[in-house]
Amino acid sequence: MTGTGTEEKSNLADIAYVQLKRDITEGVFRPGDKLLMSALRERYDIGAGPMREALSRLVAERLVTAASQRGFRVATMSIDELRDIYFARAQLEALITELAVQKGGDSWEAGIIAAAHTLSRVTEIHAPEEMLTLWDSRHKAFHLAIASGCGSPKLLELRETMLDQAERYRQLWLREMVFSSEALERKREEHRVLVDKLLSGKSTEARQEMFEHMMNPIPIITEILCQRGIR
Amino acid sequence: MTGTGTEEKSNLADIAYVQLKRDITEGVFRPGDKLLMSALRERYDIGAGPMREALSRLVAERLVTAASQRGFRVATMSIDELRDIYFARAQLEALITELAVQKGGDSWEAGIIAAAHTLSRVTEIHAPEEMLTLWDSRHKAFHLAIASGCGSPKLLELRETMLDQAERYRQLWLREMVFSSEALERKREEHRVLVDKLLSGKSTEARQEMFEHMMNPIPIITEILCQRGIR
DNA sequence: TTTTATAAAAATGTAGATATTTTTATAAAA
DNA sequence: TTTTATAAAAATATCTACATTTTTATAAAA
Repeated sequence: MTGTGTEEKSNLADIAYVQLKRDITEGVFRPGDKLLMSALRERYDIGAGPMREALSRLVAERLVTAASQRGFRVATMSIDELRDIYFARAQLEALITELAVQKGGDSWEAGIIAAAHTLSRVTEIHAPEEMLTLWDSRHKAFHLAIASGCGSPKLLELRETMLDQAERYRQLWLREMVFSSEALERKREEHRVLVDKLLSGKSTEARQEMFEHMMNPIPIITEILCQRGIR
Repeated sequence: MTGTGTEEKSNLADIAYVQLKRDITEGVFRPGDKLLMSALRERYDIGAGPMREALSRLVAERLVTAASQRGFRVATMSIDELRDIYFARAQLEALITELAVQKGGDSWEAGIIAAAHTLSRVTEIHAPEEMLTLWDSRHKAFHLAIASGCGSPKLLELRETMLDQAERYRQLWLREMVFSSEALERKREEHRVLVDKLLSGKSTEARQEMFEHMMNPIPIITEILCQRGIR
């Protein structure tokens, strides 16, 4: 065997699951779209069995809805759902942050500082789309560095499921954000303040700061949704 | 059409999902057991396709683990996982409780008082097994009445997933609890205190009370797991 | 023992059969 | 004409049976 030892064999259902999930969050399939079996089978070059497996998993993750004998649809989006997802996510992230600060630890702090630095180095030297993906992945890494200090795998798992559910809304926000220097600068400042609170050890304040940071995108996303006629 | 209007047709995968989930939480299939395709197909009288669908959903819910080309197993149990699940669940339930108290509302309060009363009326007049199921369902209803006041469907959804994951551990605790008059009385008292805090409107205190209430079962369950040689 | 070869068991996938829903066409009633 | 109801046709979802691939168990050879 070559490679790293983390070789994970995967079956067709796994592959289709990953691809369809990406296609949904990237908007190839739009909210409410019917996910026609024949179309999916053609697109992912796969039989109906594995395809249904992939769909079932996405139903469990709330990205797809199923109606028995009537097939599958991309889960719809709405402003109500945006608010609920972002609120729940902010509460959860704030809780996790408070726990992480209380637990502290040198390597946790070091991880945050490193991630914050890496993030701050993403500037306009990159091509637009490249810049977007890079900022996004480093921003995610930054927040994960903070959350990972909470010490509870299950809480991190819950956090991950909320992240998945927020992803389609987040992508809308991301494009507004990354292509506006002022917005980027504002975020940079927010992150500075956040890191200060985290390292100060004041867990309650850090919690509050994180909550607000997580709620900030809601108005911008609401705006975009309205423009697209989603209510 | 007859019936209530909530007629939900379901396909074979749905049926197998519900039955297998029950069989796992009730211990028909034990932690770590191989879930042999041929055995499952025979038991639920179903083809491999729908069976795999049901299994996939349970994998997403963490009750089953999958290894590609090597089939499925019942997720193992451990004291570490017990601690993590109960901690995460307690934190989440405490958070939800705090929000519910802040949001308040007359019908929310009324719902709690009603549920508490109904629960307190489950006494030894029932046959043992009947008593167990009755107390369990009313206890769940009581806690749901509290949580439902938080106003966030997504937080309630997260709560539900944690409940599912805790269920196998909870069942162990339930038998110890329900068949001991002292333990039952202690719980009754805990609930009284909890309701007091909830209705007093002191959200921070209510939160703390709920956290402790949720953490209480851990030592008892740890004991039982040790007796069964699970570490 | 360790390795290699072989056979049995099991998981996974496809194709086609079956059942259900949706659409379309047609006719009756308003 | 417009609406409503009905029936046939098409599209679609679902399921099973069988074929293929992979893993595991067993035994022979080094």
